[in-house]
Amino acid sequence: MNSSLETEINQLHAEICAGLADPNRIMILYALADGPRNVTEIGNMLSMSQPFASRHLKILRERRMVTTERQGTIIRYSLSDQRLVDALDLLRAVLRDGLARRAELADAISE
Amino acid sequence: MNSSLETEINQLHAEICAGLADPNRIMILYALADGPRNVTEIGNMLSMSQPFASRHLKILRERRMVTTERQGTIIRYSLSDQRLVDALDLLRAVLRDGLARRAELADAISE
DNA sequence: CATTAACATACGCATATACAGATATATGGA
DNA sequence: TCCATATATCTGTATATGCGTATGTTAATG
Repeated sequence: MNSSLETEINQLHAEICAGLADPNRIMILYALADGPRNVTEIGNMLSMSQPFASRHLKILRERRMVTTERQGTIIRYSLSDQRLVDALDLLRAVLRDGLARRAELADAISE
Repeated sequence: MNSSLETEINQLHAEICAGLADPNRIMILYALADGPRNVTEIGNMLSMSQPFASRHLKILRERRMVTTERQGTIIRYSLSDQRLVDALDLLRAVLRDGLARRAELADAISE
């Protein structure tokens, strides 16, 4: 593969990962996994202010991780790809197993 | 689930994602997917200075995404969990399909 | 114990990100 | 046209990140 092209792809790849790299956006993506929501709904569900939710949705939109559809006065946000949540689940499993292993070690010390 | 506990888990989850959110670290993780490597090898493989590679490995180490084993004077770095690369592959597929879809739209305009 | 190879860290700077709070824009209806 | 609702953006500030270069640390070897 062309090296500068590969560099560019790695950059885009990293930008998607950066889209995931915030607890608020993780919560938003999981919320959207249940179905489309508008900004106000997301804010209420997750106890975020409307501008706060909107800013984080903008970041996801810029990376095309969510898509929007206007319906009159509201804008419905949807996950652009279910695999984004699959990837989050995978990483959460990695986290869980890592923590579980550390817990085992901690238990072993106590004995 | 306890809400503050969930908050903490989301924070750790986001930190793992942040570990992925850099092109250099993505390249390092893919390099380690082929097997353990030491810092100098990684630097040479990826045309990075030694301190540069070391700093990025430190970030991965702090998040326990790589593990280390000292063998005399060298330190072998390994992927701590193959699923980290699986998640990267998943996200790369999302990226690829998104770009492909945009390319189709661009072609449609040209016709 | 001096030297060398392999790694890690510190420093200084530029840039990027996150955030709260205030404000602007757009749509539908009275 | 004026208002209300839904959404987006701006502004200022604090913090974090990325990077090159210089310097420290550890461990094997002669």
